[in-house]
Amino acid sequence: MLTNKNWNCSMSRVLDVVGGKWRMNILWVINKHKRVRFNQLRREVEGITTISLTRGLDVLIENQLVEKYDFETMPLHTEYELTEKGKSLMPILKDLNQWGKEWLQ
Amino acid sequence: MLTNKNWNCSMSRVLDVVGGKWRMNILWVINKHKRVRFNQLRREVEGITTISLTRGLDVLIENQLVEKYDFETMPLHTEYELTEKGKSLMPILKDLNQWGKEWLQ
DNA sequence: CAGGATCCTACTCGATACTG
DNA sequence: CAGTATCGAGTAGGATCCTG
Repeated sequence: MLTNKNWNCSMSRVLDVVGGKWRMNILWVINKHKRVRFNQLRREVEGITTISLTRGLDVLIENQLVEKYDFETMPLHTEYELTEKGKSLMPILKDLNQWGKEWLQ
Repeated sequence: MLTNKNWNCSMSRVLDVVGGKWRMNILWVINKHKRVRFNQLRREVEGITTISLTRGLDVLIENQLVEKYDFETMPLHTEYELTEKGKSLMPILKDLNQWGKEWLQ
């Protein structure tokens, strides 16, 4: 998405990872549940489609903010959970959210 | 850009305002200088073009994170400065930047 | 000096339909 | 249940040239 090499702060990379339309919200909902399944996630991230959820999860997993657990059962069963890296971002997201409430209508 | 109405947290709106490719960086550099002129800003936000800088500033001014001061002299002279709203976001940006340094290569 | 005007590309996001 | 495949639209961002 962004990728700005010669930059003294690492904000671009942060936005590469969590700057998408849904990604912070996905993290938010996963965190609320600790562990959550795909369709439950889709229901709680309001307005998201399966494909956007899949793509958001892919980026978050690639960057190791989220871990996926597959159960080899039928019907399929998967669960998503925050990694330590993902959890470490939550306080900041909380602050950001709080800032939005205070300063944006 | 985003705009997600039925959402219990206001993160979408936050990203509407500061989620662009350059906007956080622009805030960052303005904050460093307190007050800064257009071309100096362009030099210090590495890689940005005039049009991207203009567009980024427009959004930030619209949302009152940045204030613009025009001097009616020739040659033209403008200065940009953070508002209280803009300043209030800086600690969070700092945290986000710090998080990026710790967790993203 | 501080932008505006134009034109263009690339990528994100979405709708719909289908599958192991 | 948990996705994939395909196609299409909208928009952020960029290149280049021009101006009060």
